[in-house]
Amino acid sequence: MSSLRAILEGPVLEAAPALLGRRLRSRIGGVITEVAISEVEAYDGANDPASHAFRGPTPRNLTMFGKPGGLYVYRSYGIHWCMNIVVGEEGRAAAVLLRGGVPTVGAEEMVRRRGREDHLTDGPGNLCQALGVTGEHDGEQVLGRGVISLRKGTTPAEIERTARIGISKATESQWRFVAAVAT
DNA sequence: ACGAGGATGCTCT
DNA sequence: GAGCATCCTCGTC
Repeated sequence: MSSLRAILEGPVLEAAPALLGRRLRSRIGGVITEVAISEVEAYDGANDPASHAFRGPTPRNLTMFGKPGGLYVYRSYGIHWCMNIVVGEEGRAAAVLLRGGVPTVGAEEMVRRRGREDHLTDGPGNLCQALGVTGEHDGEQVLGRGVISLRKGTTPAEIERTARIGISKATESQWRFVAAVAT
């Protein structure tokens, strides 16, 4: 079993499925919430027309060009926040979009933040809201014990691979990975 | 269960 | 000015 750091330093198509089952924890305002990651997508920088980094660095996507383990948070449709974990060598701008999880710690707080009791952490926007992740966390480092931290978990038995959701370019690439994960 | 449509504001052309 | 890596509500089946 590779270390989290080794996974994040490797190829994005290997890192994405390897993140399934691992935990993502936030500690915001002293409150801890955590999920087991169940749904991700790979984006491969300049090699991927669907990536925000396809046309090179801009103020928005700058975090993607940094070190692996960086948290790239962007605003989606003017309303929601979505987060990625930067993967691969610095400057490549590959990243894994976190699209869903299963609550493991702090479900009550997630209910409060979401304003409802169901669909707490399914979908990238909902996941960020449940964990309290916003644009101010863009650039945080998830390797280590910061505000947002990636942790070990249980490797899922089976992983489903499909096309990515909600994109109009590179729709043929099967770069979405989904699994039933243990809590 | 599933699909259509609107909200909403930033980013880049 | 167009186009979003989305989500919710309400309609229909």
